[in-house]
Amino acid sequence: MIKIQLPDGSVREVAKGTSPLDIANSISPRLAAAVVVARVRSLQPTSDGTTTETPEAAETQSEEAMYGGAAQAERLVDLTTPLTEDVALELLKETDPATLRVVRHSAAHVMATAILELFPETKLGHGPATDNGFFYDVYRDVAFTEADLASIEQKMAEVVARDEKFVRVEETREKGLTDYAAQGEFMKVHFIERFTKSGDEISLYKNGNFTDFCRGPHVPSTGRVKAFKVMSIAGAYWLGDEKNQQLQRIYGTAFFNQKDLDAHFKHLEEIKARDHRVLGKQLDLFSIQEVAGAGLIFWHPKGGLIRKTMEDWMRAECVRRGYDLVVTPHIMRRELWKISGHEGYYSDNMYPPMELDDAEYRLKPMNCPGHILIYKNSPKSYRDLPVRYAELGNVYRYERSGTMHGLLRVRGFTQDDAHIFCTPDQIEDEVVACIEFAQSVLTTFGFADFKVELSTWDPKKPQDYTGSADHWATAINSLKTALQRKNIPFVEIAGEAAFYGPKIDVKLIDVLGRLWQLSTVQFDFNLPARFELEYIGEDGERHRPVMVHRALFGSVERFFGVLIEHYAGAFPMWLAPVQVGLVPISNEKHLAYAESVKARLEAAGLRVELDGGNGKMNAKIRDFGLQKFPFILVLGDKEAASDSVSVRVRAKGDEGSVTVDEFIARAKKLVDGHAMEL
RNA sequence: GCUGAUGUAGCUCAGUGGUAGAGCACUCCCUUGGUAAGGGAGAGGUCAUGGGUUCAAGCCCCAUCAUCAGCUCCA
Repeated sequence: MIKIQLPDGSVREVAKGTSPLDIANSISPRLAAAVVVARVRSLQPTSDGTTTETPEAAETQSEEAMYGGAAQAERLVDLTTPLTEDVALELLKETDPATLRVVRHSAAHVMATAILELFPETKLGHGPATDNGFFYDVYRDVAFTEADLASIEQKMAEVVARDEKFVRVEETREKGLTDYAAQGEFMKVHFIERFTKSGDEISLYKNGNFTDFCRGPHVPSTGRVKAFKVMSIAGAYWLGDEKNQQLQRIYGTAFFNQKDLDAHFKHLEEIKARDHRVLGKQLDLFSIQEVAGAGLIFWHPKGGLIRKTMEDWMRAECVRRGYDLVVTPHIMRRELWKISGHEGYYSDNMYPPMELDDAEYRLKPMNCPGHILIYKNSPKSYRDLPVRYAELGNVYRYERSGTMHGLLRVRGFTQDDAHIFCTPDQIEDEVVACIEFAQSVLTTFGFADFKVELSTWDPKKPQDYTGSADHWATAINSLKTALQRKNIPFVEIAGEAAFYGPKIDVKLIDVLGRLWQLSTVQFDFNLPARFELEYIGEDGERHRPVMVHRALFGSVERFFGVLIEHYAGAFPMWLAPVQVGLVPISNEKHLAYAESVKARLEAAGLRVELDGGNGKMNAKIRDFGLQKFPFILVLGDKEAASDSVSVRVRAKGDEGSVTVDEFIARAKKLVDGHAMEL
């Protein structure tokens, strides 16, 4: 007999080998019908902490795994799994979020079943659940077409209708290998060889005639995959390495019911409606022009105005926080990039040299060497430190052709870049100040949440980095200490550092819960050495300063793109390029009054647009509304007679009339306070 | 860079080998109105670019450029 502890604390004694489904049935048949999988936690001290890795576990890192999820003592199992020891048992129904990944993983099996029935020559890679659905990587000589996807989806419906049971089978590794080899399933052979070792039993899941090497768990039968959709197809490299064969990755999504699936599509539409590329066009904020080249941004007047507002704020904030503003050239002699190490470590991302007179020049991909030259231009005393140089610097980086994406990934961009030169004992304070500054950027622009990553080097690949192991350890340690001092939780990621030092990346979370990489604080002991930077210490001796690189918007372009999506184009007052739209009810009678109101608002520093066209006021209101102006003021006889304006507030509607002065006071308060709401 | 798709008027899109289309936007005319589309007329296109096939190409073929979905790589 074994003991089963249920979530309410009650304990049942059952025969060894009893399954979670048996227990569910013993509680109530309705529970048994509703339950999807079981979560068990051993109540016995485990002697072996071994876990079996599967392709799924190894190759798709869930958010939870990346950001420190629950302890791994818990695991999900099939309802039919015989229980063999004392466990705490939870029977998870469809309403439990954890079951969504299970049904999606099962949906991937259903899709693989359908694909093999329609296209038996296809070879299978792996098919995990993802945050938004699932995919299956497959190999086939011929590309799948849109029509193929539709027929796969149809066939999946048949597999679901057949309601085939998912059955877990264990067999020897050797049998699995020979069977798969015989079928030419070279990728499955690879996975078994990679994730299991000789002597292991491997687990397979069967439904109908389909068998897949898989750790599970799965829903009880294919009929439980009730709402699904085959979404799209794309290439994916075998084992994620671009030197390898490319596979066809078929994406789908699945839910327990049609309602959730519909909601998912609604969410996708919402994301699309917020797409900064779409809004950038609709609101006439920026463009990218084929004739000028990919990844190069044209800021239109309205986008430019928002940018100016962002930059003005940033510059003022830098000055307030003790930075000096500098400006450095866009092209500099190749020699400089050799000294800095960019020639060696960063060439792939740089535009090739251009020859001028007898020298070669390169476009700058970073601002640091320029700032270093300013530092170096005059001797520095310890009394001068920390020296903080800030610049909104335009940099150009070569990005491969398929990687560009609106404002978020471009070839020319502006970094709100700063370099802090300081003594080793000033580092921590400076890093802490940078983090505080970054937090203030996020809150000012209306982001509530963020995640922090500490990117360190990969000690196995020292050739990718400059500097000694000792230096790296010290640098990583100071960043860690700074984070700990601020009590900021972070995850450490090896191999993600810049070539010259480790970095703290702040990933902000937008209103839809998406993560964006923006702010970065990087530690650097290498460039000071390469440029032989010095300061005279209290002791009269020469010392080497250390350097902190930091960008808070990261890239002005990217930050702007994220802002557009975050606000869905409805900018808060202080950022809105046009803050007030004026609508005269009748041009003949009210245009003069509207023009006088416009003059007064503009004199108060507000950005105003007047629609003096001969359309109807309803149309004018609609046009301004689509432009997402914060306020629309309607001006007619009543207003003209009482020196007032009828106020229509974005997303709220008509709020009635106030005097012009009252409106100006309200508007200015919103602007000055950087208010998010109207 | 790789895989697949796409590129037609300012925007969103229809047009599968035989004289380039619609809606919105734009210009003009009528209308002068009370909180999200008043009516009419007009103008606007080397069908991404360059080759090719064909009596004939927006449409078929090849190349290039750009965009999109991913992969890979990154702020």
